[in-house]
Amino acid sequence: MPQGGQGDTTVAMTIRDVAQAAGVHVSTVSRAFSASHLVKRETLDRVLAVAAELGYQPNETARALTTGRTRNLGLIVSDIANPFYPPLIKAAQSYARVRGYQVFVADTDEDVRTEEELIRTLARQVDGVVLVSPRLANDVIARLGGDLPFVLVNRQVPGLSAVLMDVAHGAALAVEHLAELGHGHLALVAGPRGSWTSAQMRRAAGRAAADRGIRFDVVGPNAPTEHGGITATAAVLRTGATGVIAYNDLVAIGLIEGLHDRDVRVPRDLSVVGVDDTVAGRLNRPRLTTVAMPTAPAGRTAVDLLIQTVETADTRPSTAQTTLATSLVVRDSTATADPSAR
Amino acid sequence: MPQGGQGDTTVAMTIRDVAQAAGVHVSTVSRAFSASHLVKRETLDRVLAVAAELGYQPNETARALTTGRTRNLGLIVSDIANPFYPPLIKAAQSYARVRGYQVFVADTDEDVRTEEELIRTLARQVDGVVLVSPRLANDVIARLGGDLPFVLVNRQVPGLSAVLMDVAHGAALAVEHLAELGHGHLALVAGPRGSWTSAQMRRAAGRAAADRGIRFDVVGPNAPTEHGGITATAAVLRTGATGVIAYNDLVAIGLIEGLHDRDVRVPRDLSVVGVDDTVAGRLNRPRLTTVAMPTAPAGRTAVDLLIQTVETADTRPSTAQTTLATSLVVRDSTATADPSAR
DNA sequence: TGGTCACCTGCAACCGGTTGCACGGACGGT
DNA sequence: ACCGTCCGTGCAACCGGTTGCAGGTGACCA
Repeated sequence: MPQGGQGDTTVAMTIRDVAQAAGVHVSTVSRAFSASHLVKRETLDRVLAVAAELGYQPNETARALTTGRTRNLGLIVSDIANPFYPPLIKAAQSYARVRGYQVFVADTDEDVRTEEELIRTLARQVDGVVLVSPRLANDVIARLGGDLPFVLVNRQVPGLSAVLMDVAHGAALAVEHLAELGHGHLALVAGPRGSWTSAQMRRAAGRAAADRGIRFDVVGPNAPTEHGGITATAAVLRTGATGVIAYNDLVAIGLIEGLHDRDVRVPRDLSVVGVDDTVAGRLNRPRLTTVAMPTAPAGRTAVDLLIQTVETADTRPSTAQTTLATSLVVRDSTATADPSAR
Repeated sequence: MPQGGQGDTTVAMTIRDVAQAAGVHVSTVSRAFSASHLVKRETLDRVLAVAAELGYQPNETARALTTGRTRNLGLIVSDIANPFYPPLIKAAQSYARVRGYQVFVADTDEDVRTEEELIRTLARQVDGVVLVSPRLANDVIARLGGDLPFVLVNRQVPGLSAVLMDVAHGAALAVEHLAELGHGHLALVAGPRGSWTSAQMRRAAGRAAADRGIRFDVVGPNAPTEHGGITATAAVLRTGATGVIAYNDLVAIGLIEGLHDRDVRVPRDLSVVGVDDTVAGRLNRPRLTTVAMPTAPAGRTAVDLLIQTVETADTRPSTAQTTLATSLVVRDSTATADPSAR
């Protein structure tokens, strides 16, 4: 049975097939696809028509070999299943596609060695990499960044581009919110060691508390998971704080669960603020008051920055920094400091 | 300042650099990396040593051009941010990496046209594609599958490999569970049109209910989201059912929210069973009784099957089918049928 | 001593595009 | 009529590997 429809790429067409069919040299076909302004209008139309009829599609691999650009990007996160990431991944991926790039998503499993290995592996097949909240040391990142365009998200390393979310401001908003509710003693449930975000939160929240003469304790470091929140419960209670800011929604949820098991009610006995504004926080009962992080815009912006860096083949890595705004979403996990308590 | 460490790939080494440094022909270096059994032990050691010293890494793109195999896979899902997918993506990605493959993750945004376009785009740069719960029509999938190895997840198309989750059994378990709780009238909140999973559930639950002489209604189709659950609320109440099985956890959660707004309490007034066992269901209050889906194993298995198909270059697409078991996780959203009600 | 064979390695074509360079013709200016 | 320019196209080298084929060497056997 003969192959029916035109455009059916059952057997791959090459540039030479098109050239022959259109009666031009291969270089003309090549130009028609990658530098069409160099081809006379009339020739261009004919070549494209023939190509379409033959179902020709340029071979990306061959193209990548000569140009040295793969039109692939890497996106490295610590844990795909952490609800903070999917919106970012989704936005990054879909925006990249609009710009004609594909993205490899990779997961470090919260492991620093895996992170480095992943970067090295990916380095050979992508034009650039977005690193979200990397845990590697500054100098390691900087060194790897010498070989390949990087854009960091939620991490600052001198000389590298970054997209930052204004967690400092978010943390300050959280403190302000709790202060207005009358809480005179706050605690921060910190994130994992090496987390830039956690360090930012700590500094900003500490300062905001100090400005108001509010006592401020830090508990941690903790794993950035529900379990991390549960295990921090005892230490949180020991501080005596009545208002708590957690590293992220998951930790906040774990903490609330831990508190629940000890018959400490949220928000009646204790107010808890999360960070990230994930689905998890919206679904939790009580619905979580949280600092909303612009994850989707961050994914989009990071890819935008990366493509820009890649396409302007400046040897010097562009070192643009973008900071995206955060905001506070007040829901049901915070309330006025328990008047009957003290 | 001279470049320090050996192994630093500041300037890319090629196979010819290695050949020259090791005093052998390029083909020998090539064999050392891709068919080492063809090279004398002594020569092999020397070549590898020189390569290591020079920091040589084979260029995947060049390799792909001649071999025709990219060692890249595609993974297409309808919505990365749907909590059903991240565990599957994570497992697929990490397993692929173990096998020496990278994976492109792409998101169709629940749109059929995007789905097809995505497959066509990806087709040119991957060795095979995993399609999770595709919404395309059978014949379209079959046709596209002629050009490229496919593995389907939660979808059956004659002649294509698939990894299925036993939702039929899961749905039956849910019915059984509700029946044992004394519910005599059940409703299914169906998923989106074209969903294989939804069709399976409907059939299996309907049969299980019939077997027990239980009345069974279907509401839908609905969007597979929280919002879909909310909008289905009125219709669910209209059926008069006291036990409900929702298409997935998100729909279940939305439904519970919708019921809550109408002062119908779960599980006191109505029992709800979700499907998927996502984080969302675990975090929801009441904690969701749900059918656990083996998402991570499915991701791993699909990739395994796909790689197997790809590496045994059988022209005929292997047509293996694997069905993974599901189970019921009983939590707090189901209870005995309200005795005071009727 | 000659022949067979297995094992290594080199040679060169090839994968499917891209791109610097050269060439021919059309056009405009003097 | 002559020259300089610009435009469009062809030519061929090249990107970095892979692989079929051939030749050389040494071992083993008769």
